[in-house]
Amino acid sequence: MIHDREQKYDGTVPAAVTVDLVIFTIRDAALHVLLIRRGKPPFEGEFTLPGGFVRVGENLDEAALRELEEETGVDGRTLHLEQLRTFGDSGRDPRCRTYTVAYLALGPDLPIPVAGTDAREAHWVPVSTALSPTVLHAFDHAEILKEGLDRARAKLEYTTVAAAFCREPFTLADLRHVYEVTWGFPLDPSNFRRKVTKAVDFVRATGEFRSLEVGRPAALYRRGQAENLFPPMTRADHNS
Amino acid sequence: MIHDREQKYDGTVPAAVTVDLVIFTIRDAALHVLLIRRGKPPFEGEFTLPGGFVRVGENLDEAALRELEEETGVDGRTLHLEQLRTFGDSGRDPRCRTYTVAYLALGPDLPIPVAGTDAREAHWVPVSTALSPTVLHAFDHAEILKEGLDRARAKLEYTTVAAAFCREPFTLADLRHVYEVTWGFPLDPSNFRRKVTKAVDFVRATGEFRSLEVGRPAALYRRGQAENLFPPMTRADHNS
DNA sequence: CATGTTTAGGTCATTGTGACCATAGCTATC
DNA sequence: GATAGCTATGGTCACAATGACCTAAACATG
Repeated sequence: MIHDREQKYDGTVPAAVTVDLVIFTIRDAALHVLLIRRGKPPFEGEFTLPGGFVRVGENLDEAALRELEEETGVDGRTLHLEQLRTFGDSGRDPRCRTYTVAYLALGPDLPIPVAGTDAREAHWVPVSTALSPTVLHAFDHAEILKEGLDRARAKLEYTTVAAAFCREPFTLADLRHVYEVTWGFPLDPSNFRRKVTKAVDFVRATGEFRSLEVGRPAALYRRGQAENLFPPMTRADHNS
Repeated sequence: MIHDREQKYDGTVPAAVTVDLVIFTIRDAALHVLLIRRGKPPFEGEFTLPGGFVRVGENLDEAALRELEEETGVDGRTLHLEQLRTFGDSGRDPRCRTYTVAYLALGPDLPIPVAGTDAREAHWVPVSTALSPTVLHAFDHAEILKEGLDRARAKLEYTTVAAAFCREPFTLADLRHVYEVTWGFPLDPSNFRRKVTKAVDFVRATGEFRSLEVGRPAALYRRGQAENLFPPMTRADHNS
């Protein structure tokens, strides 16, 4: 099938391909990322992004889904999953040329990750902690995490992925918290409500309500069909 | 360096990695994409996206730049180049598992591609032609092209990449033509001018003018420093 | 029943937008 | 040299969207 290329395999070496995942969720009013911590020497205590090799006969998306389910024990089809970028600097691994296809996954407060074997444990780590230069050592994982965070923040503006963080049914306050926690600054509840409900098919009212311990009951919503958000949610004044 | 993964190379096969480029430019008031046509049998006359294998010790971006320069004879550093997505379906190539990292390149009306050898020729093909199902046969190249087009169209909205299509210095009409040709519908010249000049550092006036054969001379501009466009250019009413 | 808390919804001045219109400044032609 | 034709530039105006507020509704608690 590679029929009209001059190059064949000359000049290339076999390469190994992995997928790495940046899995975000919201816990305790903070954005968290799933990291894998090695429990035994060598490299005890070091964190990496979850990931692994793509297997024979497996698509990239399938590999990402499999890793996602292995690490979180959750059905990946209920999450938002998209490709971030492929990192392939020569020199990432001395033994073999390796590429990693980075994925971004967004989901509602996920179950505690499956109990780790004694060799590796999955942990939800606050993103602010994970970004600290002392936490992520491996490869270019810090860079991947930063890019995933930038992508997630940007996509909240002009797409409806924010709803992927919310378990259905959800309140508008739940949805607003997604924006506030991801962007790091508060939004006006009233103006937020106006934008979300006026946007075309971002959310759909269920007609039901949720009574928390305090305050007026909140109307419950489900995700709409729209993928793009128009008009977009702006964060221009707080752009960093 | 792959130190905290359970999997080693078990269950994986060596893979070959290529880069493929979607190179857009504007010629004769239409969006064109660079395609490679095979001049000799077998597969004579078939078109593919330009691309090739990543070489030893070469970054992905470097490989994309090299292919870009090989096919167009242009200094790739003057173009906008960004990664699109990695395509890696098993079964793309029966001989060996192959992945292709697709890149999107945007540039001003580029020189006629380098004269092809008798085996392969580079051609500027109108995108409307290239999207026709009879043109692109190889692999998933039609899908890659479509995704590149979608990405380019979307990025015109909220980034300043449109200016990458314009050779400096350019007029606001030049810039507007980029939007019109890429999006496929006309924009009001007056409102376009207002948005572009009010946006923060999208373009900078040079103080000079260009006299075409007809009409009032147009002020000349250069690209500003801004990467994101605020407020964004909207195309909501024409969304397809 | 008063108070606190959260949701729901309204007001209003300001800004951005889309659809126009008018003028400026050039070339080509009569 | 006047005029027509053309494009660039700038302005108007009604309307929509936005941000900063404010008020009321609907619950729980003491």
